[in-house]
Amino acid sequence: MTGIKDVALDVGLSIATVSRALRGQPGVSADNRHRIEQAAARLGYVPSRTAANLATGRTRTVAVVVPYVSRWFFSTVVHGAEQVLSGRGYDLLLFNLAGSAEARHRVMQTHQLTKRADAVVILGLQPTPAEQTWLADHAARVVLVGASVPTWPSVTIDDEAASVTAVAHLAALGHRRIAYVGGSAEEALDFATPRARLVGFHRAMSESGLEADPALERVGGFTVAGGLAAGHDLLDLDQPPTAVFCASDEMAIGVLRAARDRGVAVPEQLSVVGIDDHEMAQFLDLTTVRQPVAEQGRQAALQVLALLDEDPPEPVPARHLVLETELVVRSSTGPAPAGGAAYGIIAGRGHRS
Amino acid sequence: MTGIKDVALDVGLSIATVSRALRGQPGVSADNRHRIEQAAARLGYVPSRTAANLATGRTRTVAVVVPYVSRWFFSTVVHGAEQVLSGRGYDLLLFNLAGSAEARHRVMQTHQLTKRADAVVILGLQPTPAEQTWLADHAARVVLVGASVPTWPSVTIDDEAASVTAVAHLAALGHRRIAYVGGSAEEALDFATPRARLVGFHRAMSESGLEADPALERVGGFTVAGGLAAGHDLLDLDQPPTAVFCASDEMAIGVLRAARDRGVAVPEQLSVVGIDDHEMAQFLDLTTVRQPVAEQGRQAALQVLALLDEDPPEPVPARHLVLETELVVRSSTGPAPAGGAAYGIIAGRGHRS
DNA sequence: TTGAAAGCGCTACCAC
DNA sequence: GTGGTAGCGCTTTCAA
Repeated sequence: MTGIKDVALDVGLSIATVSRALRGQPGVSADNRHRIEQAAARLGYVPSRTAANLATGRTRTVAVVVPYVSRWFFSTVVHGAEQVLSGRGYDLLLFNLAGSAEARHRVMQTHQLTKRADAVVILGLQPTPAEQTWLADHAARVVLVGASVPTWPSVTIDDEAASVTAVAHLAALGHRRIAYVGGSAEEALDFATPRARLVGFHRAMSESGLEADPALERVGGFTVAGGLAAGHDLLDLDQPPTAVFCASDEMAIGVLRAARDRGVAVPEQLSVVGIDDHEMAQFLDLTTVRQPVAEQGRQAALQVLALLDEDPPEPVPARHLVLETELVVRSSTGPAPAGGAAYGIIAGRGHRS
Repeated sequence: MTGIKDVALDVGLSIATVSRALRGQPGVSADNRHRIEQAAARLGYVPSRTAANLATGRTRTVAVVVPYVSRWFFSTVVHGAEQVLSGRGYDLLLFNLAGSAEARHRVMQTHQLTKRADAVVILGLQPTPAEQTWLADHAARVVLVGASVPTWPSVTIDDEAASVTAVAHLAALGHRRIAYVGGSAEEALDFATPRARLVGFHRAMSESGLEADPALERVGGFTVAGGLAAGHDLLDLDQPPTAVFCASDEMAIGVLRAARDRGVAVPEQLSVVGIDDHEMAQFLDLTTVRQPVAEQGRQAALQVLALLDEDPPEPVPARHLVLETELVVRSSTGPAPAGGAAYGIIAGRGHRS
């Protein structure tokens, strides 16, 4: 491994000068700077970040903490963040919690984060008070995505508003028995999103003059399989809903499938709305509330750069940035069937094939 | 930040002894070891990996290079790898190429990789000869996923065999005009997979005594949108195929959608097969050739540990591990329509809605 | 079993 | 403009 010393020897200058030249600092004659760059390139010299880190205290690395890397939403946010970060020479250290509380504690409350990265981006998790004070006490630079605390910058969407949009759409179509498929109560403790969406659901229902029937609320775990199970469950009710609002597209896709399984026509007999605008949504004709996903990662990365005095490529807007959502009407929603959901009685049930 | 020195001061022992004790090395009295551990815990000491790295030359970090993080396949492989790596105390540095050749060169042929990580896992990319020699010259430990070279361990599936399985299934159902939707020629240079799957397609066709009609080959870019376009194209042909084999489920999902757009019944008029068993496949009733995805990441991580003399938790099988694939028949495939694809003539075309 | 001290490969301060 | 050098926070001989 050729080091800075080799370059210095090669050009017959001091280590200090080489260091300055290679980092584009002033105080090196143009001629020498040129020779140094040549030599460095010829020798295939690349500075040891580790050593630089130890000397400067900066790692040029940002940690990203994700609940589940393999989920579309999170990997897409990571992608967005990575794009702007790598453009600025920052590397990305990925911590995948995989839903484990143990991993969460290990990652969030040790110096793994603070000693190895200049900043941390936390996706989808609501930091506990303990985590907040720990991170704050250790001078961590933190940016949140999908959650918000006063202390740190954040980028989110208005989850409550997104729910309201979705439900208002259903209400406008005449639906009155609207079911909800969301996260579980435990999840709601850790994740900001499920709770806010549930709150929004209730708010929208009452604003629309409808009653949210507790019997129509289901847990879908934000997965297709969870949505499927919830959907079956709902459709097997004696008085099934005429519409289902799902807190994510993945769950909505599961409900769509459940409807097919039960021979329930969408949207004639059942309307389904999700949130996200998942890449599959348009191919499945799913009506949804679109949120910008990669953009949330991008914006979070910009906040990080600002935090690190890196004057970001674009002006960083608000400290607590709330991105816009937008209703995308496709054909999974339609007018409420006259007389409510009749298929439970008329068409009978049973799997399709 | 409390450092090792603080701990040493606290217990009244030397830095050297503390270092030994904390790393579980022999040569420390049980009593002192205990006191040191207590003190470290009380002071909230966590060693600086950077400093350790500089001193030992090991980073306890592995780099993972991904063509596109946000693609289901890759993020799932990353997830699998992360699980075993984090279990062994390794951190994961993520390099997302996002399809950029410039990024690829920057990542693969600088010391980013070799100086910052003990090993590199490269997903889905066929290393060029230049990259191979560069990495080899710089003593990089490399493990490949979805590609293979003699020099390094790898974990793959038999892509050719997967194609053969899919096509044989279609042929057995009586299909003769079988279309192929895969990657582009340029992609094939960089990615091992598209090429192998195309080769397998051709092999299977001839083995089944069928002729691969070049007019029935399309580029789908491994995305749903690409598959959709290819599907429209194929179905608009004067002599459309009765079956489409797609090199990935995402493209197959696009073709499924194209069929719906054109009012073509699946599987009655058109059979569709993919490869992957994407999480959405079962919900869309897609027949596919399943490959273990997270498992490829897990196995790659085990190879990494073996490379780093970490005696892995499980025995590492072959150096060039080839994981099994399996045909999963669902209802997107069925017997070839008698008399070939007639819908172009009888049913007319036009979008559905 | 313990401690002193020499690095690891840089950066940054201070002289020149 | 340039060079000498003291750290950065550890690990690892080598002696005691």
